Amino acid sequence: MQNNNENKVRTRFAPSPTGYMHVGNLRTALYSFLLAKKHGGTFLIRIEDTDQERYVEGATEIIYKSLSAAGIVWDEGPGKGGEYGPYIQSERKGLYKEYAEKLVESGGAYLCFCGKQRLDEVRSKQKAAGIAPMYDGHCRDLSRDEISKKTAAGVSCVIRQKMPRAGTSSFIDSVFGEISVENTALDDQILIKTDGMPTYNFANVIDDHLMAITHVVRGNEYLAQTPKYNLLYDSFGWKKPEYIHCPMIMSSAGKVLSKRDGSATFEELLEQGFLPDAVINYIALLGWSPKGEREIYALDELIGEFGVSGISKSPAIFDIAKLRAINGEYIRAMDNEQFNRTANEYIRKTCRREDIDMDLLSKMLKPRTETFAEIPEQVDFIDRLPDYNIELYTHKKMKTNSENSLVALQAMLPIFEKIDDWSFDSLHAAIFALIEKLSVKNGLVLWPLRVAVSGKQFTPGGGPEIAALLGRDETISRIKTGIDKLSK
RNA sequence: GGCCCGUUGGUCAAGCGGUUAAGACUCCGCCCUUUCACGGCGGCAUCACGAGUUCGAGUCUCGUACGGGUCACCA
Repeated sequence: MQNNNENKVRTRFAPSPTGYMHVGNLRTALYSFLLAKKHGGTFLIRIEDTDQERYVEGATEIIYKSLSAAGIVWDEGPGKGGEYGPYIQSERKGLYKEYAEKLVESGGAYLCFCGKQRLDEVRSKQKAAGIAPMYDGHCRDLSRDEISKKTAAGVSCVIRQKMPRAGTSSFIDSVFGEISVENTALDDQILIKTDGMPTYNFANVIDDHLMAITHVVRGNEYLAQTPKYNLLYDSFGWKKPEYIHCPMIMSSAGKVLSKRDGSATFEELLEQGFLPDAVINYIALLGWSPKGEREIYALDELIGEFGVSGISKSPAIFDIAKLRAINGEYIRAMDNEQFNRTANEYIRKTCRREDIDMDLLSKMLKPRTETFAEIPEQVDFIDRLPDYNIELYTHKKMKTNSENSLVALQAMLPIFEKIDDWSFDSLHAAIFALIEKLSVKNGLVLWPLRVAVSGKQFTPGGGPEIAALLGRDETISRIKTGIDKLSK
């Protein structure tokens, strides 16, 4: 009989709770998720919190919230359960030491009693000599007697991995190809710390194995470390996972994108008015490219398209301009009701008038919005006419200036005063009738109108729309203000 | 510094030995139009450098330069 579990793809996202969701991490989570789902496999979350000094309040919640907002659902993980739990490393504490001890017995690791002071000395000597700082193997070959003596004396110790002293280790990464390193370059890294907690390097391997992870998706910074992990797998006689290392995401300065860059975290991006789906869509494309020319993909479409072969090797620069463009596409694709609902919240930040036709305003705003955050500025002229300069009336292309603008405003004032049905349609009709009567170019009337009613050069929609939005009294009052300003 | 990795326009990128070297964003021009935007059309701009392999190299090999990563009782 065939065991289906044997071939089932299992991936994980293993963040440490830092207190924010970096876009690089989000992308790693995304790729990991996509890979699992692409193959009908399982995606799980494991929290790597072995460093007790770095505990951040509420940090795990941020991870869950971000992932959920992004639409990335995990099949197993904290709070969700699964047969491979617990999924928080601090809750698995006891388990790692056992494995480390097994390794000590089999000769793959050893107890080290060196104190911080000695280690520092060794390191600085090595540095001074210009060689790579590494553990010097002081405790590597202690006799049983020496070990029991120290243990009896209560000298605290760590467990270190015993690296081979010759040969090379290599493996095939699914993105980067063959990677090999000299074993002599491998440090006898610490597996279990003095406090009994495992280091990341150890816990990560143990858990990946215990949780039956088949594909490890992670950042490129682990590429050169992977041979060390593989040596661990070998010492235990475990099957190694497939490795998929992703290129890093850089800031525009060409440095690795860090929290200091602003908009480097998912939360910040959402605060700036970006849609979660658009962010996911954009970061999916940062370092991976689909087969065709399409670039707008919903998450479930991404699952279908995703493939490890499309992941690139070179680092990518995070380009907020491109994100904005994609976000704009998502906004334009929203249905009106949904757009209105979200837009209202932002409109209300600077426009509090209750008698505004919100549907009309939303309709005007939708094709002009790249991020919701820019809406408040677009509608800030509605509540109160800005104190504008009459130079705005001069527009080269429209062939307007202060003089002919004054004439236009004076001509439209009585017409507006006579309009009973104050709607866009009748306003539009009235204005175009005037244009025809004066037999001038459209802009000669429309431009002064826009400036008079908005006090701005760029507005969402033209004069008639704005007039309809503002209502009769406000519009007429603003036209009079314009006439005053121009008459001086 | 040792080791590992990378390098196609300003940015994301396609490309798998023979292409006029796709496409998208940005920028510019034109059209549409009531400004801006949307939409449409068009344009600027790229194989880091040097050798080698080959009839032929962005594609393969080596070197150089530049960039990044990594060398913790952090993850």
